[in-house]
Amino acid sequence: MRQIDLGEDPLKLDRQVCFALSIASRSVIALYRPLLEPMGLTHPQYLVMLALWESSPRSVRDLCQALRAEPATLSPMLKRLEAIGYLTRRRNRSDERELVVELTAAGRALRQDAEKIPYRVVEELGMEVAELQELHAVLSRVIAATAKPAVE
Amino acid sequence: MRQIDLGEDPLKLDRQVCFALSIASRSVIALYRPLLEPMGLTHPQYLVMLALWESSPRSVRDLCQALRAEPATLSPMLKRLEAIGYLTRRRNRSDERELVVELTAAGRALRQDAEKIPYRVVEELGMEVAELQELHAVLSRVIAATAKPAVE
DNA sequence: CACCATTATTTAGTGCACTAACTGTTAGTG
DNA sequence: CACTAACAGTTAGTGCACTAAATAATGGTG
Repeated sequence: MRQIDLGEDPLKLDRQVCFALSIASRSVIALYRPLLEPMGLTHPQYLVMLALWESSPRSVRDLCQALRAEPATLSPMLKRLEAIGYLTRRRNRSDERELVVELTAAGRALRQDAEKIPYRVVEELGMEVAELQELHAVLSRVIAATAKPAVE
Repeated sequence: MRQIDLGEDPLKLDRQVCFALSIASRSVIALYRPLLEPMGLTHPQYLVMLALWESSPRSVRDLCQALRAEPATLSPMLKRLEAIGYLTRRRNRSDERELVVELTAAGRALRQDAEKIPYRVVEELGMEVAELQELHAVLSRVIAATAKPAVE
């Protein structure tokens, strides 16, 4: 067991990485909101669309893995996306347990509008792309660390 | 207008900083869950407690600023924390608009239990403290960038 | 082939975040 | 002092995240 030194007052709000993570996540999502609103999408729905633009007929299970989301979260989201006409939901004939999600023409067409979004977000953030890439790398390590099954 | 180069396929899910931010935030909060559960706290409630341990009788408005939260979010949260006996809510006599939130003895006592939490989280993450500090610094820059009132 | 564990998805219930609208209090202005 | 704008919190409604339980289909195994 190595010794961890967190300095004095490890409960100080402003030092909490978890607090900074929450705020940063909410703040960045807030940047997307006005950009996504014209498409009728929320940020989580936008992530679903990104996953579908990469591979279109795919199962809920597959989407859950790609998005690291619970099926219980995706289930109602997919219904909303179906309701606004961006995708279809149907059972897999060869395995009726599986729900196959597929983009509609409208869903595919949306990609054109979406392509400008990353540039606009980076622009509004006003940070260097290199710094964002570094942030992404650190976040990936955090995600990998939390995904670990607590190896001794 | 400087040119932004996001490489090819800027819509690739795995490259999205916003996606990594969401997952990292949720994953880290998930680390706290089993540690907070014995105290009957959720992670957002834990942040409220951190804010109150720093300064105890304080207004909702003040808490909102410290936590970067909406009053509409804090209002029901504070009622829940009052219901489980960690704080009291009362109006300020000299300004009846203001709600004064104050820790109870139980709320103050909880701090002792909470003090081990940061160490356990860092331990479970298995990352260097230095790297976490660097992450905190980058996140702070992101937060500052999003807080900017879009200066020309 | 019946039984049973596994798998894929859905439903229900709690809590948080966001927006907009509402209530009540205070402070300024004519 | 009456009027009104600003301020502090609350309420209502939508959507997401998490847990646990339910439903339905599939794949062994005896």
